[in-house]
Amino acid sequence: MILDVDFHSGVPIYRQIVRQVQRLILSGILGEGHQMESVRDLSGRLKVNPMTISKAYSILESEGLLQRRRGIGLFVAPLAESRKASQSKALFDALLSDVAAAAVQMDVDLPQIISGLTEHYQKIHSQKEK
Amino acid sequence: MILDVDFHSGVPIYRQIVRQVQRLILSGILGEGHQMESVRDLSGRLKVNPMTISKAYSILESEGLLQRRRGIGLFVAPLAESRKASQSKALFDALLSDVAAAAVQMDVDLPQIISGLTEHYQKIHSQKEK
Amino acid sequence: MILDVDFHSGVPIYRQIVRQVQRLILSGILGEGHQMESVRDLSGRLKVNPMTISKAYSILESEGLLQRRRGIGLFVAPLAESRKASQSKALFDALLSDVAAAAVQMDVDLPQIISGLTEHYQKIHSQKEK
Amino acid sequence: MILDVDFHSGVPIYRQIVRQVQRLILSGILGEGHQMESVRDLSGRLKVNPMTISKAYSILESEGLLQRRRGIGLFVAPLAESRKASQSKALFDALLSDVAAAAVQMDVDLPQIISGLTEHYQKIHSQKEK
DNA sequence: GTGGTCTAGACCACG
DNA sequence: GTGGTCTAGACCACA
Repeated sequence: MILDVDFHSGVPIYRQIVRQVQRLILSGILGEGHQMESVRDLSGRLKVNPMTISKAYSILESEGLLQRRRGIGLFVAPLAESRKASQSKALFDALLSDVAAAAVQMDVDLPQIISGLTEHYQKIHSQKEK
Repeated sequence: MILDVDFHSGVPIYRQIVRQVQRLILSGILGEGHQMESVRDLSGRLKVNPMTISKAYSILESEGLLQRRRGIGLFVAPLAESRKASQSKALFDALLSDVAAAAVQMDVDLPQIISGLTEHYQKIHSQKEK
Repeated sequence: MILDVDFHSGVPIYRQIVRQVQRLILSGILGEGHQMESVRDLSGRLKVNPMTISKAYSILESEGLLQRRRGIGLFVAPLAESRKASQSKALFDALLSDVAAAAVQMDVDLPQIISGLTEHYQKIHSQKEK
Repeated sequence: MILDVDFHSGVPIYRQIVRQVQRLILSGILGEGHQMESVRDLSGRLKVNPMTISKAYSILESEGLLQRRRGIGLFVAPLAESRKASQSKALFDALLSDVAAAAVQMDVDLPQIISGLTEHYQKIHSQKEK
């Protein structure tokens, strides 16, 4: 599982993890029943305090995205397709709304946004292919 | 000066103000020499503590975007156009990069992003007109 | 860590702290990775409000001299030796320049300055030994 | 009368003026009975608010260094040589003490200070000659 | 009028 | 445990 953690971004680490796992689940990349990496393994791999991972997992569990099976581990919970789609859309929509607000406030017009966005998208997309 | 402050976003108020004023200055909407709203007025208008405004202004001053004229007030500092443009671009680019990364991670394709973005943009833009 | 705070000097307390910590770091007395005294401890020791300490630390952080490790504390940031030396020299040079300017304006000659300075230096130096 | 005002030093303008006039009087460069430049002239010359000059002059008057002759202007007050010398020394001593404290805190040794100081002194002294 | 500083104390976020 | 944020309000410095 690919997780990028930026220690210097100012965004709390546990929240970076929550957000990324949300995306991975809602987009179907992590499917129902997928077993999550253990707290200990993930914390070791990301060089992060185990409590931080644990907190992120707890939040995801309380959101119903993960399920704990005692003594075994954490698994991606079953999720109605409709709910998945709507949550996914809501999550992404919030981001788009932010960008739109910033653009209007900075007087950037729509073609400029689209052009810049396309550039970034293709760059990141091509990196992912590798 | 239009400033949107969301008390429940989790983002510190002073930081919301800093970010928005940065945008307004870097995009040229607030030009060199423009006198900023006084700490007292703005704090009254936004219903926040004067110190919160003061903190935001202090940060903007230490970034070189604002200049103090003692006993008179705070003003938008002169800023080389080139620097303004590059900072402005960098600020907005970071946002676009975020969206692109999220989109790739959630498997949203480019046409979808553009469509959603256009919708938000037009909505916010039309609100601004009013 | 020895910090002298003068409540009646007219110089803001947070600025006195900033200046002294700058000196301690730039002169290498506080080395890279050194953990700073906690806000609460220092505020208790100096008998000032925690926010005053926090403000000083924030400034030092924004100057890149300190680094935050969230939930753990503040630490002296790594700093290129060359940069350290040049900043250190600049800081002290400004002071010497002030004295020289005052001396010229008051018509004090060089031997007098050196004699007075030596006296003060030895007095303070010997106090430090104790 | 040569007065240097630095608008960006953070030191209050009126205090810069007070300090410099103190030095000029205590060092005898402005002798007893010398008529001070009028508030209006000085404020125009230094591009400073007249109230700022007025405040500086009031402080100097309350210190006994200046005397107001109603309807005529402000003049340098008569001053016992002994008092002049002691005040002058005290003023300069405070500066030297500051430098010494900084030097000890930054671990700069005495020969280094003297060498740096001599350099500055000669530079400023030679500029004055011109 | 302007902004700056400081206090006392509450509450939150992070690890 | 750590630092960050915010409040309410006092007082100061500056022009």
